[in-house]
Amino acid sequence: MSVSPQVVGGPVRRPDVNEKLCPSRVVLEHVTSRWGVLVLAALLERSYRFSELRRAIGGVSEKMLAQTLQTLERDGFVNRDAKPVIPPRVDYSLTNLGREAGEQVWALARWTERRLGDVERARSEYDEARTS
Amino acid sequence: MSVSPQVVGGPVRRPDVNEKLCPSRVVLEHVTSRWGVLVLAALLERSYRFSELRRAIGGVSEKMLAQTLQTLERDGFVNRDAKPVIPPRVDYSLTNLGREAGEQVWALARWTERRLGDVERARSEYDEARTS
DNA sequence: GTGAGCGCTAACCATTGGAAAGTACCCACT
DNA sequence: AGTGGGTACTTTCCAATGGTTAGCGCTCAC
Repeated sequence: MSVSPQVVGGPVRRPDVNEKLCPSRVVLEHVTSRWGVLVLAALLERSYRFSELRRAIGGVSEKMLAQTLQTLERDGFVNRDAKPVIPPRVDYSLTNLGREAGEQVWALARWTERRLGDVERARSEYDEARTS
Repeated sequence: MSVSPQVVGGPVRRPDVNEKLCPSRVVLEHVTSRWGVLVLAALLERSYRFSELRRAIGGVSEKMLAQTLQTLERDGFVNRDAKPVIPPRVDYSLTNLGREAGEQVWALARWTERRLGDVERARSEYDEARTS
């Protein structure tokens, strides 16, 4: 017999990223991590093989890509499908959960690209205000 | 006389966060940075003073909060309003640009809190699959 | 047979981030 | 009169994080 959540055990407050020790904070850090954002956004469009993804995302090292993918897989965002062939072939894709995250970071990435001009203008103003 | 953008100068491709050297990537890193996300999300709800914000966001050091706010101010996301009184009083709020970013990271933070249970379940499965 | 590609892992070092203390000023309390 | 606390930071130092490089075991193309 299973019981409904939070009937057993101590008081489990609802997650709050503003609390220092809340586990939701580390999940948020995984999806907003430097490479996590780009991996989720890329996989939203289609699935990729490891080194294909590495070429798609400029500047990732193999170590960081592997690490990022492992973290995202463990969190249930990414599916890893390793075909036992030679040479090895490993396909990465998003789970349903990962797709929800991917949609949001994808939107954020596109927004950033669109607004880059505004940011650069703001920076010029800021810098000029203190060099004079 | 001013000319329209990209008429003068070399070929300026449209921003792409997947390119190693694209400036949009560093902007994305600023908004998705560990403390940047939490600051933008907090300021979306209301404006805050420095140490009030520090208390609201559990675990930020003063150094990192100051640094994050300076970066976000320079990028044009945050307004800094320092009243010349003693003791010092500095209010931080979002610009229009910052509000657009804030809305997205706020949604991401709330989504993460809601989905925490799913992530924890995925992790248990993942971990169990390799300890056995 | 030599070089490239595959998907990683391990070792090493540079950069980043956090903890703690310093700063300069004022107010409230004892 | 002195002690402690609050304001908004900056500086210093050390630990943790991230990046670079090399290695591995295997296969195919040239």
